[in-house]
Amino acid sequence: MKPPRSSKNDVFLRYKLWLAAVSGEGIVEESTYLLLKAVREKGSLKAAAEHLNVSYRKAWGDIKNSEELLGYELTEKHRGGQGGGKSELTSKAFNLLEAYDALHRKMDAAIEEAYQDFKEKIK
Amino acid sequence: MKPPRSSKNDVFLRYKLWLAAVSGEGIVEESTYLLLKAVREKGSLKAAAEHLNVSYRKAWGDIKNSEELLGYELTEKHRGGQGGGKSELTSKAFNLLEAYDALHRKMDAAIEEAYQDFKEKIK
DNA sequence: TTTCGATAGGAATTGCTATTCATATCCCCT
DNA sequence: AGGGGATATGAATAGCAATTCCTATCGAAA
Repeated sequence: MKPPRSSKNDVFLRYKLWLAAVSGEGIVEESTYLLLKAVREKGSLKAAAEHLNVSYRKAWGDIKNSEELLGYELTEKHRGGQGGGKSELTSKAFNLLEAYDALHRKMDAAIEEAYQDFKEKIK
Repeated sequence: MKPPRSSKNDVFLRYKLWLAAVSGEGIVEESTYLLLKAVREKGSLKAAAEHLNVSYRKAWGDIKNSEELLGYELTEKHRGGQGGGKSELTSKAFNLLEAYDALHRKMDAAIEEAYQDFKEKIK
């Protein structure tokens, strides 16, 4: 076997968290959470998509998909006007992000807690 | 907007956990953990792959990839012989699965804990 | 009232990932 | 000694998801 392409020491635990239906179908993917955060910061879907380095087409489709599955809007869309348009989060989207962040912190803590033991066990 | 294709009530939090390098490159993907568990149960990579409904080619490649990145073997491979051959987990792979399962349980607990609050906030 | 830039969304294309295909090797058991 | 079934691996193909391309629409500001 060839020498390892990575050192045992710089190993990390990563995860993705998403909201799903019983069927397993993703309702709000992790990438969509990130997108919503970027919209909150940037004020437009276009800027958010660019920030995350994904195509506008995909970003737009992802949010639309989540909205349809949830049954409510995550963004208030404005076409035309100053700057050409903008997108803002709805209060429900704010709630979603708040809940997501809270859970995210808990999971980060669980990983933090397990990390040393994990590294020990796999080396 | 059309009526939602899913009820707010049957919504679940799902996640994937994996071991990664600084670069973000996956070292042991979640699917590989599952594969290793299946090998442990089934005694062969072929049976494990079939059990998980993935091609033998991919299963084989995934394990090889993880082994190369880790720098050690996760399976003891045996060609020929009774039954044509078999694969068994190495003790390091057992450790890996043990560590993975422990962390997995912690993350499940974090989700369990946050679940009601989450559902409340997103409805 | 014309312009500018973002939202909206269909259609074609690209690009990656997994499957499929093909072939070789190994070795216990009969 | 030979058969059978799993491991091993390259090469081609299929399947899918994201990007690219295009064309419309909207409305504040100049």
